[in-house]
Amino acid sequence: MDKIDIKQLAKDLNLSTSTVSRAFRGNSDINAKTKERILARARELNYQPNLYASSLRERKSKTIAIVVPELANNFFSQAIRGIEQVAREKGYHTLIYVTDDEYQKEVSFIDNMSNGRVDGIIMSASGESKDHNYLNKLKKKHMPLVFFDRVYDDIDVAKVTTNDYDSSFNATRHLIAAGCRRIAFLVINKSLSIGKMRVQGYIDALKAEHIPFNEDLIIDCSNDHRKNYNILSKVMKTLKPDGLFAAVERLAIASYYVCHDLGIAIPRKVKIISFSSLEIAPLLNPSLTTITQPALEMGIKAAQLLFRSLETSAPVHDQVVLKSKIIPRKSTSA
Amino acid sequence: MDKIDIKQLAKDLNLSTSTVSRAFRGNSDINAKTKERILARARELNYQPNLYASSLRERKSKTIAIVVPELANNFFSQAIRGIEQVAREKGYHTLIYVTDDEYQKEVSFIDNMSNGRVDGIIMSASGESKDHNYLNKLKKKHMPLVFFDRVYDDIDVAKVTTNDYDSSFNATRHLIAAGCRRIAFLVINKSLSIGKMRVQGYIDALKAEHIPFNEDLIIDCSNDHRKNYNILSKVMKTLKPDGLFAAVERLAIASYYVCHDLGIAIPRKVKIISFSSLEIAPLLNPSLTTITQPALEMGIKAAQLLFRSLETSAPVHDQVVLKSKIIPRKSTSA
DNA sequence: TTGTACGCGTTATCAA
DNA sequence: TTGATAACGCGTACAA
Repeated sequence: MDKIDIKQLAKDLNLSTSTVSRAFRGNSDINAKTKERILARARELNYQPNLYASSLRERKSKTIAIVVPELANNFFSQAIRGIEQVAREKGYHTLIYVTDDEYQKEVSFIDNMSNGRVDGIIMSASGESKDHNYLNKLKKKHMPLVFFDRVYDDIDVAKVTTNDYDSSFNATRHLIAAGCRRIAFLVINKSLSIGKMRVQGYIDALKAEHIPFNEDLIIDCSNDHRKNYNILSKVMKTLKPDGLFAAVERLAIASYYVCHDLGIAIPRKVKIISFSSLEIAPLLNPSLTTITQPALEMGIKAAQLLFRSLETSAPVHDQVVLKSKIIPRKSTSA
Repeated sequence: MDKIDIKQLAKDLNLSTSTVSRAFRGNSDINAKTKERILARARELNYQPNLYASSLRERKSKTIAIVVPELANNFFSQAIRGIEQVAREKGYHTLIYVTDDEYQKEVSFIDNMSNGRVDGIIMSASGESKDHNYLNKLKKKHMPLVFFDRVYDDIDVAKVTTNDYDSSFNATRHLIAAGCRRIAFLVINKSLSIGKMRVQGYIDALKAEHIPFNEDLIIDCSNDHRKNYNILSKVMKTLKPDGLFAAVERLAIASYYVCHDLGIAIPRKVKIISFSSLEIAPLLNPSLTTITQPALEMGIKAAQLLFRSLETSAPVHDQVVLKSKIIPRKSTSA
């Protein structure tokens, strides 16, 4: 009763393996009754076609990869949910890869996918915009790739992003309207596409509001909480900004810790706004004003693009831009 | 330059496929220089052995499944990190499945894994303790399974849990010491093993402290935020507890929302403690007292048990119990 | 140390 | 409608 394969099942039923196989494939002609009989017996014996044999034979895995920088983050977990939803409908499985924001892991994951493990990849980038040769290999192998949120500009594939420039512009004006004049912009990777857009929106909003732009107020942070804590402590003590604009959720969190510890009152002394999908933003002390991205929709859209490529066997190059929403809360109240 | 297989590579090198194959397998005898030559050329041509062919041939996938109820949760994302860490060391890949706390999805995932897709499964259960026949099938197929945190008592496999009873007992005493006399216990699934343990710790602590136990104060909640919000609103208005003990993080979050909206001051009017791995518990308003589980270690331990089973080809039945830690914060200050 | 040949479990093609 | 057979790409006896 151990491992049962198609041959044993066929013998048990006095049928050929081809007939049995047909019972499991939707299309081929097969007598409805024999099909019933086969499937019934298969259930009894707990038979399922071996995935690896099928994939080998059909030259596809019915599996897609999702590559994200981190998991413990509402934005990504919602996006993943959206992707999985679509994949499930299409009968595909999903493989999740977490890079922990390490570029090297991203490279290694992608390299390990070219062996046919997956039929396509949906990714939010982790790295610096450096050497993307590992991604070009994918194209050679006709492995479709779709980016969402964090993209590499120099890679010509389908991308799903949000209107980062506009959001950033509006968020900056929101701070200014709340009375801020000395706004620090906290960013992790200025050079990554998403960082660039967000910085530019900030700079242009300052200009539009006739507030002089000060290069020193663009604060380069890291992915390490400890380092960020130190960087931001110094910023608060020496630069004394009256507004903080976090390009990434974790920088808002770090700012909260610093302000709590230094006894800097939010929003009285400093106002904070952040790109964030944090569900419990309303419960923070004080509640955090966020620019929230439509994470679920982004995931769904990205998956749809990937499947269009998979189904047409043709590359897809759509650039989809969805809209984020600013949700004002106490951290920026005047 | 499209898809390249072992034959083409072999021809290119004037070698046989077996020799090429050997270059990629650790063990077999092969001349060091030819191996070098093969690997070098493989890199050039971007060749990688086809996963499905290998798996079919070797009858294993070098992949394990991780099944969790949810992703947007620090506990699970840390546990996953632990599991992946171990898996990576062993050269295994991980497949993450999210059930959204739906028992049916769990069943369907597991059923879909028996086809050789994975070599083993690490799971935190989603369901009610009902029909576990789908799990018994795994045993028949010699597919090892390890539970962590949320387990089914009636399934005899390796399990990694925390000292839930003790933690619950101590947490209840913590509330009592802070002055609570009317403590509501919020739970999602009383019948699931983990719920039972936590409830019992609560009940026994009341007894030990000579506080009468009131059945009505055990509040059965759901996985739906909206429903929980309504349930808890009613609880706060009618039962007027002075302490809330949340068996699960999301119930603490829901409680916060309710108290904020009803203007019930925490901790003055009601004190709250919760099982939770929330990283930003200190930033909540007020900061949340938590019972925090060693999520990463649990993941690592679970993975180690699974690999022991995989490596020895024998079932493993260890019951590992790790310790949680109570971290007092403002939500329970006297 | 290398090569030959078979089989892993499926499915598609073709013939019956 | 069903059955026989070849092939998917690889790894390993076995022979050389």
